[in-house]
Amino acid sequence: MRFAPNPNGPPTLGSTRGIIVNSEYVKKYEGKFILRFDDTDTQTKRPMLEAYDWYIEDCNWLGAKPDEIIIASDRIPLYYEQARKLIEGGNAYVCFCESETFKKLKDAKEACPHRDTSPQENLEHWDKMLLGGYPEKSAVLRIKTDIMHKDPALRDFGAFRILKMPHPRQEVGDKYIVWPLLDFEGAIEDHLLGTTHIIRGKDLMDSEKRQTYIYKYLGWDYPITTHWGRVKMHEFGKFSTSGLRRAIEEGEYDGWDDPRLPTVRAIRRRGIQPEAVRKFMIDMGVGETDISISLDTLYAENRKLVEPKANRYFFVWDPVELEVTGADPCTANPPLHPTENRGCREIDVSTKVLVCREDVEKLTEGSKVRLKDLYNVEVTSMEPLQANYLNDAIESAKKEKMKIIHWAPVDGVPVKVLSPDGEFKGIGEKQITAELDKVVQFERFGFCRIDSVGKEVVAYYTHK
RNA sequence: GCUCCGAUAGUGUAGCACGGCCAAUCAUGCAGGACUCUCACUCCUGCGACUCGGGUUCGAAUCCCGAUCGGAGCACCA
Repeated sequence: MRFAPNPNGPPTLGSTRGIIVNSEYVKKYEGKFILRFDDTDTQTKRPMLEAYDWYIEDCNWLGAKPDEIIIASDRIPLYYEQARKLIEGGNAYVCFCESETFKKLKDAKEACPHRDTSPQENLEHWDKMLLGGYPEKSAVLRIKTDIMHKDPALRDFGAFRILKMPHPRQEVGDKYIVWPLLDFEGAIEDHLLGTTHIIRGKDLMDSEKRQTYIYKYLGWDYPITTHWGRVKMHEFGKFSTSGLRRAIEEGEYDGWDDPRLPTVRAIRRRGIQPEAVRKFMIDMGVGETDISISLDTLYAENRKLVEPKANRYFFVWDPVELEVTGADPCTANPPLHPTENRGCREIDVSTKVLVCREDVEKLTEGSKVRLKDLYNVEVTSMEPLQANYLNDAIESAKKEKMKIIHWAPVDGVPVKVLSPDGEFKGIGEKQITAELDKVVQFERFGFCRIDSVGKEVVAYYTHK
């Protein structure tokens, strides 16, 4: 089985369906998983050099290491070879119609004047095409199907066109000017690679019908195919690779792994586990129905994985200083995890702590509140915010039904959280710096992956 | 315009090939409650669907026809 993307951008959450479902079948039936780059368009969907490695990287991350990697732009001669056979057999012809003209003829079920050119003459045209004898857009090789076919989508389709823009890969460069179109390239590759089963999007349903003509002419058997419907994500609007690229270039996003983007790199950076993505995609199945899904399900899956592993820390966003009188400086020891016995953090507390502004707004003079894992206080002044130490006992906090809020030491480390909904800035415990690249839970905030540490900690928001 | 697909709770999904075991599965979501030194976790309880209309049949989510709605293809894009 294969997954055949055009590397004109990084893999997205949408791509993972193809990667995961195909590789899952391969695992189940001990087949072979091929990653094939369909990179034969140097112009409209121009490949992006970095994206080749991104696909490989992301496949591996998703637990779908390809057994073989094929790059179509390395294999152009193979396609030429088959094209020649088709021309010789009278099953393909060089068409000089302008696309508009051809479309009109095709819609009227009329053959174009070049359709009945002899194979001999077509071979001459073809050779001339390959040698650069025709300008761009002046000639195209078409596969003969049935010009009278009731479905206009299946009437004589294009197989090769002339494109003088060089390929971005150095190995290829300007080596070719005649490039295969998807239906042709894919058809040949699927046979050459011994593909037995194809699972792909519904939009390629007609491809199968078109490609079947090629298989018939060449005497090959078409693989077994299944198609899935369109997937939309509630959280992400419409996005196109080219649109995203522009937005990134204009600085609207920080890069291809900006947490607001649906790319695999972005969700990985946010601490989504590959197993969660796999489960999510496999549960989705391969129905032909068009679906619109919510990431909540993916997050729920991820939470199950991350919840037992993530250490807990205090992070106070939008901090306000609270001065506590009557308490000696001390050290608080909140547990790293509420149920897994992993020991405690150590936080040195002076006579001041930081608390969230949104918690402060719910307080008034006289409010009693428990600073989690520290002590109970009673607010004596709102501005500046001051409180009196009451006692340490959690029991009295419970008895008086005090609100329990979290806090951070005044000498904590600055933390910046990047999330799909924007940026949060605040102060966290120093110990967070030991969690680089790990997913932690900021209590009463949510799960985050610690992306970098230094003078400031940068965390990427995972989910609640 | 022509052609091709599809339709089960808010969202996904199982069931449909071979009609009865479906008063319809599971997950997520939502609501209420218990637990908890987090708004996380866990545990209870509850909510909620076979698109519509015909037909075949003793019996239809399942088979047939039609309608409606949704999606896709008809590129010198993938």
